[in-house]
Amino acid sequence: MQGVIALALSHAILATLLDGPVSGYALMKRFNSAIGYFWQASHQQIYRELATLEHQGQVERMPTDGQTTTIRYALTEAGRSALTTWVMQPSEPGVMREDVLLKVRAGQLVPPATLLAELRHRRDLHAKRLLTYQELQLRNFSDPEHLSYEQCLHYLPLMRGVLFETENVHWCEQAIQMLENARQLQSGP
Amino acid sequence: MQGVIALALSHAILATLLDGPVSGYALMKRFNSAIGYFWQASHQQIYRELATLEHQGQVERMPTDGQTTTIRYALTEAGRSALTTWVMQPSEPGVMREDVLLKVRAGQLVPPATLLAELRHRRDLHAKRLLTYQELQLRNFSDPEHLSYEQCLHYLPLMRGVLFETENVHWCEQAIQMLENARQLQSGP
DNA sequence: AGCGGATATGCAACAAAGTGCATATTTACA
DNA sequence: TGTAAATATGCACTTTGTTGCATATCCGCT
Repeated sequence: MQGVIALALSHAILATLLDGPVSGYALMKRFNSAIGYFWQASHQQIYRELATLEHQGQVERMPTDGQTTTIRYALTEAGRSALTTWVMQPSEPGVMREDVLLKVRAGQLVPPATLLAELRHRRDLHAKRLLTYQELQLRNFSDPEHLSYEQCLHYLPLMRGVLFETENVHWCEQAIQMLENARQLQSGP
Repeated sequence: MQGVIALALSHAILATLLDGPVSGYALMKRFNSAIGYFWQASHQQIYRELATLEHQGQVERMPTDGQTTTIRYALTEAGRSALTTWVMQPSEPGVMREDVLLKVRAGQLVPPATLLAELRHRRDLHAKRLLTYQELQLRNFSDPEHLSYEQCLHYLPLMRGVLFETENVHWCEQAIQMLENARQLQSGP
């Protein structure tokens, strides 16, 4: 959005490393499950980015245990300060880029049944994601009324994910109903 | 997300051309205002994409009026059918990629006041966007209870935008309150 | 001992998206 | 009549993301 400091995957990686050293693989797992509600990346991207970050001195390899071949990366002071700089920087919100909205907008091109099938498919998918996030929420934050400041920092992004998927399900249901309704009124009597 | 047919900007352009021929500049304007709630693109991206689409025979230049230098593009049959194919194709939802969520997660690095300032800034921004969308909604759909099928196709994506920004405002407010609360409890006695 | 699946890492090529720079015309208005 | 803002178009470069490929280890099961 703005020209100064953008990037993002690198920041997502650095931020995740705040919780302690991890391997590229573990990072990938987290990105595609735990924090997948606001960031995703393939393992290839992550390994490439880790290599770049290491080259820039923002992360470093931990001494291996001798046992495994797993490479664990840790934040360096430079990485920590780069991340801090980025967090301080005010920034603009991005856009949602949901192709289903585009499909609905171009929906005149396909039979209503096709569009409705897609919407039902989406609804189920979002419902499934919602369930996953809600389980995470329950498991990790059993008492959301009494969280410390630091706990809030972890709770709030997850909460955003829950809200987002709740909305998605809700919108899909509304869309299905409106379209079915309008179709019946037009084709009907 | 999936390997078959992805792309997206091209489809957003083709879909917009369904409403009639437009210039690249007008397309840019629409992307960054009217339908900005689900897609955005810079003029450079749009001109490049239009050139590609023209090369592929999916759009064509309209005869100029002789008066202006403005180039207006129209959908061709090939473009229409390419778009149809894409709309038919089932697809997976993407991820939200909100950097403010990342910033909150890494919020331990900055003073609470900084984080709270950013959240208030975001709240105001989202409130402003919300207002824009709501005005669009009022102006274009005065009676949302009685829309034709085709009108629904335009109404529903806008409605998604309204819901999204409503959520954003709501989440920001909750976040501000939770963080302020937790901070007071911890710093106080 | 062999097999399959999860863990773990990485390169190379390519496609898509974003940023910076450059420029010409038109329109309103002071 | 100058000038500033909006309209209008585009190239070149850089960064990000995707896809296909290649490999090696570890763990549990049979």
